[in-house]
Amino acid sequence: MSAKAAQKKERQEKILEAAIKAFSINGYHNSTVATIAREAGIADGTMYLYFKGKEELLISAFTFIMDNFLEKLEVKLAEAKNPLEKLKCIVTYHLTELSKDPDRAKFLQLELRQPAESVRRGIAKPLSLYMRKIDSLVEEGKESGMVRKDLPTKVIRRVIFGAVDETISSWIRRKDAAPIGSEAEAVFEVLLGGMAAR
Amino acid sequence: MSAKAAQKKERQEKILEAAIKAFSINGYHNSTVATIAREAGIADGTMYLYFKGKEELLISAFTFIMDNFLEKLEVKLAEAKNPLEKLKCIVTYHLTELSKDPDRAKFLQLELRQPAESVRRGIAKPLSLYMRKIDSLVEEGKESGMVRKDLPTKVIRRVIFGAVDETISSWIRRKDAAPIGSEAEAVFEVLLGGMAAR
Amino acid sequence: MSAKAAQKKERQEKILEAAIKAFSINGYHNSTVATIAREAGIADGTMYLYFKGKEELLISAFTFIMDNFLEKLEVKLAEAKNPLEKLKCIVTYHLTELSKDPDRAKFLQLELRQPAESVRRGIAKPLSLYMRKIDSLVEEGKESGMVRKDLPTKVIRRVIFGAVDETISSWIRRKDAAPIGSEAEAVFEVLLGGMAAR
Amino acid sequence: MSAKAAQKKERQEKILEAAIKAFSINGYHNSTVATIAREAGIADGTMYLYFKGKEELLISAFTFIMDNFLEKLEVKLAEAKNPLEKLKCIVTYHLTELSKDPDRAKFLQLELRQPAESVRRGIAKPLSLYMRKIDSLVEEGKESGMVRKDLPTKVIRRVIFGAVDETISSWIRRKDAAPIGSEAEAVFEVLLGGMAAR
DNA sequence: GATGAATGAGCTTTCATTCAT
DNA sequence: CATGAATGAAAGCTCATTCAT
Repeated sequence: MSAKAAQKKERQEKILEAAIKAFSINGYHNSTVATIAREAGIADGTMYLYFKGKEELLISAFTFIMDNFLEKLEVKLAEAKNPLEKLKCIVTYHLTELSKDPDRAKFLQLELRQPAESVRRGIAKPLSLYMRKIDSLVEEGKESGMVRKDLPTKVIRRVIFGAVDETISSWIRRKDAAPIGSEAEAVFEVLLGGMAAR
Repeated sequence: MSAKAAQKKERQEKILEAAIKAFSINGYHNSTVATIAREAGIADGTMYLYFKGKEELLISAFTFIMDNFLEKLEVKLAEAKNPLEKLKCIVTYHLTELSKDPDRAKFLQLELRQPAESVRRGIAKPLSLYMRKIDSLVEEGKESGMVRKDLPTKVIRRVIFGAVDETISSWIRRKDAAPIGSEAEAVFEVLLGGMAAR
Repeated sequence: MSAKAAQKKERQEKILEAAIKAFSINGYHNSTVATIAREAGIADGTMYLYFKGKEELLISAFTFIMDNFLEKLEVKLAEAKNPLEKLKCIVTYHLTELSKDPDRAKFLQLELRQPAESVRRGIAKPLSLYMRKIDSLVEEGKESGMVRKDLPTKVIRRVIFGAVDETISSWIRRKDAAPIGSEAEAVFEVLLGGMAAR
Repeated sequence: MSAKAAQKKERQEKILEAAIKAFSINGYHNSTVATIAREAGIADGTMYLYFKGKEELLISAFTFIMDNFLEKLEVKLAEAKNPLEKLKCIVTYHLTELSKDPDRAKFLQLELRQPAESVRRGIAKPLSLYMRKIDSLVEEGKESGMVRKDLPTKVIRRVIFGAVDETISSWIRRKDAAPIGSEAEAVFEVLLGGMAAR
């Protein structure tokens, strides 16, 4: 039975990967179930045995990526010693990880902004987990005296997330093959010390 | 003839406004030409006398907003005395201006990320103008000694833009009625001085 | 404008006739919108400009037939002098009229028995009108002393309607080309005098 | 072997009952093989070991009910002494029996009118047996002098069958919980003596 | 025999676009 | 110029049937 379950999981992931690829290239609305199915090597109808519909496929794909992303992030974070290092780790990891796989990056950037309310709801939780993670690290930083206490945690978090998000976005816009992990240092330096000269 | 041209322009703007409203509420793909036409008070076919198609309507709407946005931004910037003040002005203006009209904000945040290559191309120029503007202010800042020279201009720009962009995004996600212009101060403070305690 | 309205009505009837034909041959569920549209000489999508959907088409077709049926029935009934003659008129008319057009007859016999609740509701009114008509004639018959008063009106009505309905049904089952209007006499004789020998 | 055969028969009946239930509630076309299989406690594919397909299931279900119906009818008829009593027995039995089980009644009324020619053919025999039965009783009635000889047997039969059929139909339409066996008396009285006052 | 995952044909419906008026 | 009825391609989804296990 374990073999069967494994095969099922494998197929599910194949569909998810096909979906991510299709969505990242053409966007959700311009991707057809037929195309995704063909890419995944299954029949159209088979997709509906694994996902309720196209929309659930989108949400599942997003959750799939985010879960994996957050899981690996935790491993990385364990290596960092203090809150600031952990925050730097997040910046580095976010940029490095996403620049590894342009499909995945594009998918996240694009589909994160779905207007359909149902999609927003489905996507909300894993995204929120990430935000909460940053929040808690900022709080820890404040407690340990390494982060300024005169600024709202949420504002700091938005600047951090916005910075990495936009760095990825512009990378995608440029269709630059060059990885952007190397920029993590500079980005974090701005976040840390600000742009003002002293 | 001038009267005719004026009427034409007026009608064009009416269509654009209807399109922006529809796109921002339901997204590009869930908005129909028929709905937009009805909202604009014209017949379906009439739209095609003013725009090549639905996609051009999207691009035009984006350009329309951005042009207006940049135009008004220049006026504001004229009041600021030095590069840092100008950058603060941008942050403040971006947040204030967009939080005035949630529809427009949503439209910009969501539809900016269209995957269709043709849309990306059409959108690129006005967006690029904005980026260039920030870039030049950062450069000026460096020259005047107010901005750190040890960091790439592009990186600084991305952090600035990402910060305001994400602030707007999260505001939209929260569906918070409260305006966020008031957060400009804090956001800029982070950008300016960084999050690290001294 | 009248020309336009006329053309619209004409096209609507063309669609209805195509639907009746298709439904009567293959039944509602085995008929496709595409087939009906082709038969009516229009594009698939055009049907949706005239009817909300396939189901509304079914209900409209039924109502269309029944309205016409009842209208012409009234004309016929005006010629009959007393309640019994009127009832005989109904029997004769029902059999004659339906046997004129097998498509229509089959359609009525088949689709009258749709299990979908929404269809039942849509069909209910015109069917009910017919039943009520028979009821009122039976009542008149009782009042005038021509019809037995010791039997519930509804029971009599059901026997009358059932008799003609089944006569049509069996005619359809036999696929008998022979018209059955001629059987009206015998059917009514049974209804009138019963089967028992005296 | 007998045990095996018995189990097979039992399972077959279970499937038929599940089918009848599903068909009567949602109609043939809105019932899925999957639903029927689940209701019968078997796998989808198993159905195909007992029936050639969905359509054969429909025909078998109809035949199953009719066979049972006719079998029990014969028992009842044995109690009646003369042709007229036997005909009354049929009317009473038909109404009583069907009003016992609304599901079955609905199924017979609705699905009897399937347009698909193959279904019509499959259904024809058992239905015909019932018609023939009534015919022969009418003939007997004529021979024994209890039934009028001036009317075609078929016409009389159609009136009889139509009367009970419509009584059931209207009962279903009304969704009346009240059993209609009690109306048999009145219905038969109309059939026997006609509606005309003397 | 029994299973149920997989298939893929086929359906209804939507909607951007066209063009006769 | 403006209209809006007509178009028809395209898409998501269902479900009877098959067949490897």
